[in-house]
Amino acid sequence: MTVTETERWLELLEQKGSRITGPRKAIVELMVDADHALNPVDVFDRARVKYPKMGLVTVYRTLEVLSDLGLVERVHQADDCHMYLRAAQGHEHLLICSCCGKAAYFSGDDLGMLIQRISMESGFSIQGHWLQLQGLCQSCQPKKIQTQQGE
Amino acid sequence: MTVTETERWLELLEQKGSRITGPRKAIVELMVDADHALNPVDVFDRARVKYPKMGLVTVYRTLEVLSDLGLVERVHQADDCHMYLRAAQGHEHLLICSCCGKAAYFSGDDLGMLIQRISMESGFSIQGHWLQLQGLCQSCQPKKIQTQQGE
DNA sequence: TCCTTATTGAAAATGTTTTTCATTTTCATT
DNA sequence: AATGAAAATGAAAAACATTTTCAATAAGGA
Repeated sequence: MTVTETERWLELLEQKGSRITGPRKAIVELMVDADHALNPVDVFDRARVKYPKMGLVTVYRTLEVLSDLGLVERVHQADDCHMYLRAAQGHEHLLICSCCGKAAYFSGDDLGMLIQRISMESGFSIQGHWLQLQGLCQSCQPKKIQTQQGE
Repeated sequence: MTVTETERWLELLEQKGSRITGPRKAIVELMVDADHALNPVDVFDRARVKYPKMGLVTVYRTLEVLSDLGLVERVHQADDCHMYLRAAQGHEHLLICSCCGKAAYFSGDDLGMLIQRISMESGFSIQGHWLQLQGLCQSCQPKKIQTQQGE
């Protein structure tokens, strides 16, 4: 599953006319598998394990290429908007742990009625929406209860 | 209405032990009235009209103070997360024009069932959610139709 | 294998935000 | 109104993140 997804990403890169290189392979492999949002330096550190010569500039460039292809997207959190994750597929929304950044997509929201109402009331033509749930993942719940009950 | 809201913000500043100064008054007046999300330089430019000696550093510092008081908050857009707007009151969500940044709050979403379901399925304890509608405001709709039908 | 060209990494440049610090301003106390 | 302690300010410097430049390298079709 993971291997074929990696291959799918690399094929898309190729179809677009880009070359498949060592640095790109390393970054794609890692982003396909990542279950946490990662910032460019995180990606850099992980990619260097696979490809030690990796430069940070290449991380920025590759994330941009993958983002243009719709394979990764930027993750927004209240305090940090510099993280990347594989892109949502279809109509997925993000559930993200505010403690460790662990992320998962979900679907099944139904905002149609709301959007129609707001559209009427505001006069905006609504192009898209953004829904994201913040919480604590199972492994972060105990930590937070111990340290700062409430927050 | 606007005058009293400005006063309310200044009183909150005072209660917190901060001083009311010329630069802060200028920034508060402008943020209370703003119906577009503004980045620090936008705020700087507008504030200098009222208070010409204003420094950009003071804009950063004042936005932080107002943000700590919950009076303004950072606005996130796909490409730009450096804008500020008066904070949502109660359970409001943002509707924002992707062309000009015109912003309005709305309420009346009902995500209770969805959140409960995702909470069960994922094991996350959900602390909050983030809903935002993107669209074109009435004055930007004609522009976009002329220039780039679709986008 | 060769050759063209995209890609790379290092360094420099750019742009944004934060820190430092001497000066100025606020405002409670005279 | 004058004073003085402390907070706030603006300019400059520093720190930080991201982008650009450019010579060297590597990919992949011929």
